Amino acid sequence: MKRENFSRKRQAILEAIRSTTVHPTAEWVYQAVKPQYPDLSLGTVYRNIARFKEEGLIHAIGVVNGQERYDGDIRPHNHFVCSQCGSVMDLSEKYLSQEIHQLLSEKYDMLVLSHELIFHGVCQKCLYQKPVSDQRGA
Amino acid sequence: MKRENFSRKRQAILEAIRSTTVHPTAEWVYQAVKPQYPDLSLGTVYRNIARFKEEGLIHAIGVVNGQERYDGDIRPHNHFVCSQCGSVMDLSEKYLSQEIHQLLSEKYDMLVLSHELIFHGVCQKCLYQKPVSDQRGA
DNA sequence: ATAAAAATAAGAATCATTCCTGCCTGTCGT
DNA sequence: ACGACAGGCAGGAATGATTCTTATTTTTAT
Repeated sequence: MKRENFSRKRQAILEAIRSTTVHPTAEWVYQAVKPQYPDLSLGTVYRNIARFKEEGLIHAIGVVNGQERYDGDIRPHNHFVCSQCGSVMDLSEKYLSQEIHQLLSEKYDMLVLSHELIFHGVCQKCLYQKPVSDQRGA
Repeated sequence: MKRENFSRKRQAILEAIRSTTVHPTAEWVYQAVKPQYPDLSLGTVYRNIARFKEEGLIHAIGVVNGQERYDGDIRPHNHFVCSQCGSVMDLSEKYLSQEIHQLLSEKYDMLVLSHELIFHGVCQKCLYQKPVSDQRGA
């Protein structure tokens, strides 16, 4: 084979992101890979994440509490974000097919390439942790 | 009447956000209100935006190029974000009804309160500004 | 093995946002 | 009108995530 194109650290960073469903922050990835490579630098994490994004190997989900969240699962799916604890959860339900992109592109004469659907609310854990009056009553 | 509850500057900030469809940043609002109130402080803009958000008078759309974007139109609607110039555009199409929140809440035993649907791509302006090979061919 | 190219560590720099402090304004009771 | 008070504000410092810079180390090709 011609070349690896992946340094050890880069590979470890990608695998760390792929190995979890927590939709990690850069800091999380840094802490996750650090034990294996104690001289890892946070800059390296950011730099490689940027590359992975460009190459389409990972997706950026959005900013939660000031920190960008990433997802190693690039299959189309939607997300739920807990407004209380900031956890991000995958939702398997398919609500919109990719065909919409083409339809919108034509209707507005522009180029629609992707979409993201994010639900907000309070996750199961937060809901039961501190019983709140009649939140669910509504 | 008891009290205004709205200082002049606060009112001006809210009106600035409501008066436009550009989905402004805090800085944009600051620049927009400054001419009328030259001693306006950026901190005041941020403080009032935070209050408006809490009170539900405006919505935060998300972070584009590192800056949060706000929307004075709180009626449910979706958005398109140009990956090239960062402009945000309203889409009137209704793809998901609010009923989904209840369905998801029950299915996952959590509290789903809202959702946001954002399309990404290249806006009309950017598309024609610099003719790009066969982007639309796909 | 060696030289060129790519990747990295470390820390400085950037930049949006938040926090802090003292000042100012309008309000209310007297 | 007067004094006391609460809320709102300017200005600047502080914060914190992300990006940039530079010298060094690792990888790759020869």
